[in-house]
Amino acid sequence: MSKEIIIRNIDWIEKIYDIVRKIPKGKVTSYGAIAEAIGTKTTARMVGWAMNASHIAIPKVPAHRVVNRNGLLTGRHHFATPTLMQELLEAEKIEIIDNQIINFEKHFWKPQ
DNA sequence: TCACTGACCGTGG
DNA sequence: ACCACGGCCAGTG
Repeated sequence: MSKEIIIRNIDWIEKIYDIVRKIPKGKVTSYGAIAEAIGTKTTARMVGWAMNASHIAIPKVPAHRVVNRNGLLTGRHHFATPTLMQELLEAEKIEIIDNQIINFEKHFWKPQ
């Protein structure tokens, strides 16, 4: 029985982290896109939940590059500071006004 | 142990 | 055009 692998629940979570880590600098994606990339088995809500636990993930995942469908920084309150998410995105040349990414479609990156 | 919630999204009325 | 609801999995009270 070497390794029957007790792991099974974190399987899709790891996939989410892996995808998020692949997001190129200066690009962003949405929860729904990630969920779709994994397969419809996991819904976007689970992606958000996984992100919440992303602070314990190693290496750390760039959760600031993940926004909702509207390009709105809905998860900003879960960062160290409410403005940290915007700061990080602006550092990557992404313009944000009122927690809304400008030209969101242009910066959107679809998970492969 | 049961029930609700969560960084969402799509559809229906 | 706006409001309400269901769905998926795990964690928490």
